[in-house]
Amino acid sequence: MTDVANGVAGHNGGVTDAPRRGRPRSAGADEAILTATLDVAREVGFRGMSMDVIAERAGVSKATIYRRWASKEALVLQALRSAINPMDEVDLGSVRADLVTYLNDLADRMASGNMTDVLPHLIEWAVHDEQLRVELDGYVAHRRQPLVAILTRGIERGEIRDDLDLDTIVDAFVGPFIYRKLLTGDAIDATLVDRLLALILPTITP
Amino acid sequence: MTDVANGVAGHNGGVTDAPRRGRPRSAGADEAILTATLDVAREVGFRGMSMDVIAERAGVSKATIYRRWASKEALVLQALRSAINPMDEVDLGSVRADLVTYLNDLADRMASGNMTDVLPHLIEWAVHDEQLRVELDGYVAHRRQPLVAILTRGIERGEIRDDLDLDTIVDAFVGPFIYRKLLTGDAIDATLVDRLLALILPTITP
Amino acid sequence: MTDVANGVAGHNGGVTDAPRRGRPRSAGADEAILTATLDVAREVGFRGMSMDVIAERAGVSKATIYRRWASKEALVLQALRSAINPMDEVDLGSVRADLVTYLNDLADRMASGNMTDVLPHLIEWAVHDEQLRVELDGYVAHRRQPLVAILTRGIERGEIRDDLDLDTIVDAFVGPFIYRKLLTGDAIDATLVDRLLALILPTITP
Amino acid sequence: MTDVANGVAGHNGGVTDAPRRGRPRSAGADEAILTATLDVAREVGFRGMSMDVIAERAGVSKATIYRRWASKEALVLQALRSAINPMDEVDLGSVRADLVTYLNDLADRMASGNMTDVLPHLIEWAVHDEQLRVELDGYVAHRRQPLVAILTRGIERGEIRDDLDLDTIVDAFVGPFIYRKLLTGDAIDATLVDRLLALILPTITP
DNA sequence: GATTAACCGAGACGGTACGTCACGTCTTTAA
DNA sequence: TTAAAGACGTGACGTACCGTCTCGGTTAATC
Repeated sequence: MTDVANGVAGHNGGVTDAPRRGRPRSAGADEAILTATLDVAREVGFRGMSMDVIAERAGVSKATIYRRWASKEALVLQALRSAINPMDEVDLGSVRADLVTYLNDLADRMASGNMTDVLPHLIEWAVHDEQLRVELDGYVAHRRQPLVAILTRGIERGEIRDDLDLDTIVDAFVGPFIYRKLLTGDAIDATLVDRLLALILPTITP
Repeated sequence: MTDVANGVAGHNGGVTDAPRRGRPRSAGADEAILTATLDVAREVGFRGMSMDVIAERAGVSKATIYRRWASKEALVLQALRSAINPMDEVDLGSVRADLVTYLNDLADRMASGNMTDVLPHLIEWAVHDEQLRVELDGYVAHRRQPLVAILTRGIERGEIRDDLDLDTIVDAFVGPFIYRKLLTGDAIDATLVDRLLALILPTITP
Repeated sequence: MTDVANGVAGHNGGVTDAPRRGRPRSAGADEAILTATLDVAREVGFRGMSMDVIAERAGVSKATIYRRWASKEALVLQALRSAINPMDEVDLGSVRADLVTYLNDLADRMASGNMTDVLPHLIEWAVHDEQLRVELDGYVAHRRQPLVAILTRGIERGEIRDDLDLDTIVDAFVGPFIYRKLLTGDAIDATLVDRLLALILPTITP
Repeated sequence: MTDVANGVAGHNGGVTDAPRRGRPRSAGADEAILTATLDVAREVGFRGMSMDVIAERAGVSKATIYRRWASKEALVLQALRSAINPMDEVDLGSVRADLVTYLNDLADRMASGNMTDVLPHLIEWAVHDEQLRVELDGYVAHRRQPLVAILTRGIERGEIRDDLDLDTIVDAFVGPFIYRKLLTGDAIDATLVDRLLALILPTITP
């Protein structure tokens, strides 16, 4: 993934390539900016937040921000990504156990809205920002991946029928989470996980 | 719900109360403005749309818009509501037939942009606009209602098990639609409907 | 003087021509509007005054105002004229006595700023409003007239030299009043009158 | 006089105080804006002129104008001041010669529009703008000063009686100029100067 | 130690949209 | 026909934010 594809201007991603000449970028600035971005977002919402305010809050000039991110959207995206912990692969030996673990983890994350409080804004921006669309797709795929892995292993082990569309199963599990989060506002908890499993597991096991 | 609670300035909502004095509001203006709003939104997105452009497109002055709606957000909300056709109740005698009909209808609506192209923006706004949140909740409930009715009838007829949580079933059906629409971008079509039914129907029938 | 030259739309000037059909114009409206105009002008200045406010204050609709006056300027001018008492002709037998009387009267009027508080606004408007220019010229001529009469009589009686330009004399008397009123802000009182007479009378008497 | 008292936002007045941080104000912008202001004023009058047009004409954004001047009025005042050439002191050895020179200079200036075309607007604004009032008073005093000097020298030399009020003499000379300019519209030329001198000089010389 | 190049903050810049206000006109119902 | 009420198109207002662009001043790595 290049910087351009990253929507990031001149970012290094932690890789130490040839040492640059001149004054190096301020070490703490990135973090200060990302933190300020999330803070401001929490306070006034993504809609009401301005680059000037973020810059001031981070104790940084606007130019410094734009030297590191190509746009407001890119900055916000980065800020959001920095707030996400990766979902761990799960392999407890049985599909049911793996699903219980994964889905409860997902439920916890969504309920405690770190990333997800901001998901609406992300989705909205992605509509008219192709770059963000790509990023968001990557995020979604990344999120689905452990679930896909669980189910694939299940098929291999014969725990899951192999005549079903895998994407549909994933959608049936994850869809309700998203739906509740974004639209109905209903609880996303262990109860939901149990009920979903009760609804879907019987069908997908041989 | 009052006009104030509606976020709308001086709107009447179709109720014919005491005949107003002075020059009445231009009859076609509301419609022209709402139409222009949706047109412009479709073309440049809600993010890129400006009140000046909407006014020009509607052949109306900005002042006229602000006389009728308190803000850009209120206008957009009204425009969206006006674009929604109510989902019909379905009762073909069997739960399976009803579900097939309802879900395919939903799939058609979601695939063909109208409301849903704008759903991301709606959701985003609702985060920081309580009134819009309420409106959106109403919309969601309205959308779920026919599905709830189908399942309730099914339980009464004994076609559906009565020991399952009804909300979870609805979520399992509708969630994947929303998830695909907003995040994965996967197709929302008859195939999805068939697969979802194959996944869930076996479990919920006795 | 026609209505057009008057800057007034449809005004009657007190002449009772053919009785009109339909509802007659509200009798008190003219006065109410003019009074409201002067009131508002005194409160917020001519610059800050709006037709809507005047209409509301007069208990009258804007249309009613525009039915009677062609423009804001025309209304204001009329309001100002209505506030002016005509200057009386003076003839006490001697030029000196006449001048003392006339100039002290003028000084009183200017000091107690009825018309004159508004003179700056009038002058400013007249720059780009030919109609108002004409009106204002008429007002100025009307104001000068008694002074011209005094001096003319003086010449006829031999009290005033006949080899001087009459306009210049008038200007030398009136100019300082205007100058002080509009620019220096110095007192306009009996002392000024005395000093001006002391300055100019010796020269213009044979 | 501070910037605030000046009605000007952040203006420096040529004083080189502590070196400012950040990007300095565009060097030519002030002049471009002032020039554009005067140009537009000449074309459409101060009444018909808009900030947008001035900004466009100056090749500058509206924000830049408002960064430098607090209001339209403040801008116009500055523009006017920038258009005024100071009146020179005159000392040709005799009061008569000095007066002829000064008054003809004044007549020329008043006849040829520059400042005086705008004097009505200035006066009008000063009614409701205390700052402008102060500025205008300064301008007036500045304008009177050479005339006062001429007369004072005349008194010292014994060319002018010392028992007359000096201000009244000045008013008698200058008043007619203002009166003609603002109200009567009569010519302001050498003839007027000659006649005024003929009217007043005999009295004020011993 | 001097040079040099990229960085830094501050903040001005041209644009563009915002929501408000006043003008003078127009369109209702009521008198 | 005129009245009050008030909506209408027009167009300017002054503000906010965008992303870019100077400034004078650091801060390293190179010479």
